[in-house]
Amino acid sequence: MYLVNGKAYTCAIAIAQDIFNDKWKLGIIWHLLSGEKRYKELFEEVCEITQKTLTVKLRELEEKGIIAREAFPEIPPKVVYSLTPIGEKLRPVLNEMFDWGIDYVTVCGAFSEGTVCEPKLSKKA
Amino acid sequence: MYLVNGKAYTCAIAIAQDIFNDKWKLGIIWHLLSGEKRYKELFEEVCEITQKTLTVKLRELEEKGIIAREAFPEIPPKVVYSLTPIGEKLRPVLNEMFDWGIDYVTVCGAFSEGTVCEPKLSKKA
DNA sequence: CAGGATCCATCAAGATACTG
DNA sequence: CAGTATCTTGATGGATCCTG
Repeated sequence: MYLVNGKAYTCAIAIAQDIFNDKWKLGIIWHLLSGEKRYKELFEEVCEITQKTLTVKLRELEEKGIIAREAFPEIPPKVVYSLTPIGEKLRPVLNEMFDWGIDYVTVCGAFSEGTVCEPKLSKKA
Repeated sequence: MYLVNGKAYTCAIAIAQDIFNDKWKLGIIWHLLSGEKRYKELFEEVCEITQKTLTVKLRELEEKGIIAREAFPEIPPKVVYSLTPIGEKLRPVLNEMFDWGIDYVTVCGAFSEGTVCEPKLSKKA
């Protein structure tokens, strides 16, 4: 049995599922894997997300200890988001998921013209 | 650019995210990784799921080519679900996710008494 | 046994406008 | 620049009952 902030789980998969069960968090982390990013950079790189949703998701990830937020007391403001150690440990998960996505397109989809927005990542942990 | 049933993606992660962005699919696949299962077995093993939801999720996974459904013309009925090749390829994703879940509990949670419902899986692909 | 059929509550997320 | 504040909606999933 696993306890994570007051909630009991009988399956480690359910813990990850519970955290990442939404449309955006994995994408945000995927972009942070290539290095820390400012709010605006994330807003531009994570396709189609709205400011409100980005803010909400960043707060949730911070609260769960997966990303860190650093605000610089400047005008104009500057806020930088980065992965915590446990957040960084998602790298192999995302890499496997990326590979599976490619496999899935190969089997059930098609490749087409047009640029992709994959960040360039090192595969090493 | 990736095309998957009429939808365009610029990121392979988004493909996986789009498919598994719900409360149940990954858990169902996790249980199918230990072997094919009947409807009733899944209903009992996937904690807390309702019959309707299980049916809906199985249909969605079948439609996306990730699981296969085989119905035996018997009375009482017998239906067996199993992973397709591309579904089986989710094994490394789920294994990494499982490991991360354990890491996350180690850092941000606690282990406790009580049995877990993890299926016993081989780590090999 | 393996669903199907309804009805319903909730909530994530989009759109839009505003601010320290 | 990095957010807030409202308003609104579509879909997910829960509850319950029914059936080939």
